[in-house]
Amino acid sequence: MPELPEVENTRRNLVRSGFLGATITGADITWANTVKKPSAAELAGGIKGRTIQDIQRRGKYLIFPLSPQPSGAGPGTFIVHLGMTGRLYIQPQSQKPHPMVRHSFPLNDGRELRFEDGRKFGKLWLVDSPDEVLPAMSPEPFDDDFTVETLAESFHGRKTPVKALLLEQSVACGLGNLYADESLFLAGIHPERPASGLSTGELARLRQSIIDALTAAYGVYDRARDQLWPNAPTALTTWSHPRDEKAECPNCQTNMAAIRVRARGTYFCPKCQV
DNA sequence: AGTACGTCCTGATCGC
DNA sequence: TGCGATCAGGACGTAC
Repeated sequence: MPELPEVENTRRNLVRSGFLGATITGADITWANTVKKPSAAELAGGIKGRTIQDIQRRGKYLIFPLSPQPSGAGPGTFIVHLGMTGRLYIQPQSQKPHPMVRHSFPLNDGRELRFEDGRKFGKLWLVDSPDEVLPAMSPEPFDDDFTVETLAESFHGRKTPVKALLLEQSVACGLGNLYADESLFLAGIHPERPASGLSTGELARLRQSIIDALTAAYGVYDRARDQLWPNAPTALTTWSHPRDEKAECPNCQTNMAAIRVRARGTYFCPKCQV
């Protein structure tokens, strides 16, 4: 599932594709429920003729500032959330689309922006400003203002399992199920610990582990991109999610435990994570 | 306010 | 071999 590193990787791949400055010449929306604002028909009409001016990311959201429409509509913002299975990429219009491509946006250079989304959990918006769409989110984990104090404030008085809290974008934006587990593994913290029970020292470790887990993923994606790695993964295998039936903790060789926290698959080392 | 659960989706996998 | 049942989860809505 796309989390912060995957969304950022998508952004960088789009930048590398030379997509900036292209003009969108149409829209083929085959699953209207994906379009959250305005209607699918309004989005299709409103995006036509606009030029992509930039590609930004906030949390797991991809943000495309657009030029004004020649017909008169003012500047707009195209926003995409990849959901669980969403992928966004550029391909030649002549290339046969993957069967799970739900929407395509032809460009004036013979190529096409394609949104592939098997489970249809992705979301699209076309609005004046990102403020209309983006929920309250924590500082970006790589920014200086993602501090222990900020984290402590979010955790204060919350008895909910720390794993569940890490999935809230207002607490640690960009984390999803995989990197939440990975962060807790690196920090040596049990996923079911009540959040408010963590010590300041544990919060400091957790903050650094979040950054470390995301940094490691960035490295893999950057190397894949730089080397044009043909089989670059779309999601990472990590220490905590080895996807191996007989997984052992890489630190102590204890068998990793699989439980469910808030109906989410959760993996951890019962010996190292306390 | 904090907490917990249901909902949307369908490809992949499982069990009989 | 086939086919129905189950699983997976990001973010939001709803209920207590």
